[in-house]
Amino acid sequence: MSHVGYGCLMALDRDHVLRSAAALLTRKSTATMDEVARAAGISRATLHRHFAGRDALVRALEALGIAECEAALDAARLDEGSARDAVTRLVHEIEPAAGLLAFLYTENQLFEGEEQNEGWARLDERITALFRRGQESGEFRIDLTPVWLTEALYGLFASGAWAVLEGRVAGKDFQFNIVELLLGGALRREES
Amino acid sequence: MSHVGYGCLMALDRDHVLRSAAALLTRKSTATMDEVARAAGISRATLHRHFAGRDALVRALEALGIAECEAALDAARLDEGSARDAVTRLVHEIEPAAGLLAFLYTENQLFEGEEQNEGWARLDERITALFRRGQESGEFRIDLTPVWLTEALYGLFASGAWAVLEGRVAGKDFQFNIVELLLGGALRREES
DNA sequence: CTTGAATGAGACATCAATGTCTCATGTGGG
DNA sequence: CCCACATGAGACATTGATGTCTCATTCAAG
Repeated sequence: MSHVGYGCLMALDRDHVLRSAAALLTRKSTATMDEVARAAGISRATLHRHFAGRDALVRALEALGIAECEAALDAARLDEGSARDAVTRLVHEIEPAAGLLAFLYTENQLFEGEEQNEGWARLDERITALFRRGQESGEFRIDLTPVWLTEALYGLFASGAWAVLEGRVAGKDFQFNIVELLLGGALRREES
Repeated sequence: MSHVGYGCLMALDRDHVLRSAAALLTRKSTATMDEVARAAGISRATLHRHFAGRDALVRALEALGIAECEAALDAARLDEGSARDAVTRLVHEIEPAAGLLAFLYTENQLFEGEEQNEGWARLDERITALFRRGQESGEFRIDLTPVWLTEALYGLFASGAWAVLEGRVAGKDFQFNIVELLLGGALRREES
């Protein structure tokens, strides 16, 4: 009775499949189930044994993306230290998931139905709270709303991930580029 | 013989169809040809008389987006005055096309084949040159590459357009939000 | 009125992706 | 060795979108 239900390898495989699918769909969001299976090194039949269908796969990717984001927010300790440093830690922690985030960000199919994962709202709330904290502490300007700053951060994640993917910018500059642009902007500082 | 080939109304209709399709596909990028036709107030048969197929429609949208962007760049007179003001004019001029741009930005199908419209390279070059000019004039910081600033601007266009579409930010703040974040960043200025 | 063009509605075949099924294979544990 | 299970390969039907066709209708110009 050591093999009740799913064996111990399936859990590992499932995660591997999920990450392969994330990597592939980030580059080609219209990839076939067959292509996803090949990218993971398994057959289409096995892929269907893990995920009932394409919809289930996308939902699982959504859950993975949300989970990784929440883990990143936890690791970044958003309510410690200056808001500026917290944003820096946030971008650093979330970088490994940026590609997956960019894919999910463009799957507007996920947000049009009645059934949308409440995880996004939780993430939005936490990030928005960080920007609000920065405004209240006097670090951030108050003429840009926390909601917009959050949306802008998502957009910069997506463009940053794609720019790295296409080789337009170096991967090692990902965090620096996003943090510096989001916080400091393109203008030269007059102060030293 | 006044009606040789296509009548005079088809040109107007074609443009109207194109803009309806842009508006719809911005919200739902997987919309059916039938949905696109309904959104334009015409039948699927007529839609096919304008555009041979979905691929042709997307290509036409791509051409429209590029044309509108180039017109916006012309109108913004990127090489006049300060680079900062030029960026402001650029965002202002490109705002009406932001939704279409956001849609095309996520159609990675357009960029994976050998045949990619060279219009994008022209646009990239002109915007990149603007940021480079700002750096050389001392207005912009030099530790963020012009290429990244261009990519970031695209990302901010997309997130700005979607945020307005979903009602998360007010449409009247579109230009202000993007320009202020891109140029000034989220940090409060010490100077002044 | 007459005519030609554009259109809308719908029928139809096609095609690609999907979902489901069976069966042979291999593999690891008992 | 034997067996249970996961897998790969492939066949098959289904589904939804697509592309093409016909035909009746409308509409405007002559």
